[in-house]
Amino acid sequence: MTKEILRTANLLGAAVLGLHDELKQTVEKRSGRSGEAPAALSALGHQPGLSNDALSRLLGLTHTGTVRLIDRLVADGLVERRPVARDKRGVALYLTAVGETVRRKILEDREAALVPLVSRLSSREQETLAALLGKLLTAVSRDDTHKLRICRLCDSGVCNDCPILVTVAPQDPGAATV
Amino acid sequence: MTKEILRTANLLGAAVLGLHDELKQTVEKRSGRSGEAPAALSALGHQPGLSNDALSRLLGLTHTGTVRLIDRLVADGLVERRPVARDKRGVALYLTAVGETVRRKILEDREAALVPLVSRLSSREQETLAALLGKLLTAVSRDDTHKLRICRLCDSGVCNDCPILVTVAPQDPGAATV
DNA sequence: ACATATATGTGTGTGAGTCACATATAATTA
DNA sequence: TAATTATATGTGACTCACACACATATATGT
Repeated sequence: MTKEILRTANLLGAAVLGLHDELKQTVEKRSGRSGEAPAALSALGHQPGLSNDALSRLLGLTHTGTVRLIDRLVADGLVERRPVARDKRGVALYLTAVGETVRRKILEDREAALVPLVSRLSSREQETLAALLGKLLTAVSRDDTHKLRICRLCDSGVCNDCPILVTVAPQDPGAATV
Repeated sequence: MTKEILRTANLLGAAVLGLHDELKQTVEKRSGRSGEAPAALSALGHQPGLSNDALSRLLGLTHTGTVRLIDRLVADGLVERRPVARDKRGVALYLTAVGETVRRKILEDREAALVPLVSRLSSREQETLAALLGKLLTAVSRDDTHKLRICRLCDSGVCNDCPILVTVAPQDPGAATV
């Protein structure tokens, strides 16, 4: 019995690793950057106007690391820093038009890597898989920030009934000035 | 219908990302190294005597990158380079006693991160999950090297009936001299 | 008004990996 | 057998994506 759990755990780990390899390669290739850059683009499309600080928590980077990451994305012309109305220290991060395009392609590529795998299963199996994944996601997810973190590369247009993100914390809407 | 596939694909991507985050943190913490170092230790435990070149293909690194990786692991006292009998160019890589211990702990920690998640499911669900994961693994895996790559962090003791690794290519046994 | 917390950013360093290149040995072919 | 080519490993110099320690500006609370 326990032996069987170990085997399933191993299969889960292998699937996670194998799939992650593919997805990582896909999104890094499309964004032209590695590390958390693709996730930053995705998250900023998801929640425009995010602060540097909030983004750092979402990506699991240090504050400094996030500043440098945004430096690179700004240099690439994908992200824009805008001042915030109410707090002169604050910076609100937005995708540029190019950044938005790149983000869409990242998500599309990612989807294009995942869909064929799911499509191999019967619709009955797909249903079962979705239910099981929902349970696994519930099991791994912790606080709200962590939930946003897990969903950082999801396509917001599709995830309207996400099993873990019941409420997406609204992020300072209308923060930008210039 | 297609909409439902997209949702499932998104859930799969989120689960992969969320779980990978956890597993990555776990194995890197235990090995004291990031990147492919934990995988290298695991793979060398799996297939002792692996050549530098074969390991590079398995890890998906350049040859040079693998040389540097092994440099670090040798410096840490975890891996040993041994000459090969038949080919004076060759190097056979082996875990030291300490390396073997670290490898075991890496695999145990990884298992300890995965098992609680699987255990939340009923045994019926676990069975279903294992079957679905098997199909996903079959779908993603390509050639033999890629299969070994996907399994690079698996526990060989558990995976005796792995759905993708029907035959593990034997790696030059008895290669070492000194 | 002043101490403290928050938000961003800079200087410097490191780990992990890459590319271009060098060297030694093995295998193949003239 | 000698010359050529392929294989296996390794070095030097570099890049990328971060981290740590610290500096600065603005808000907030007492």
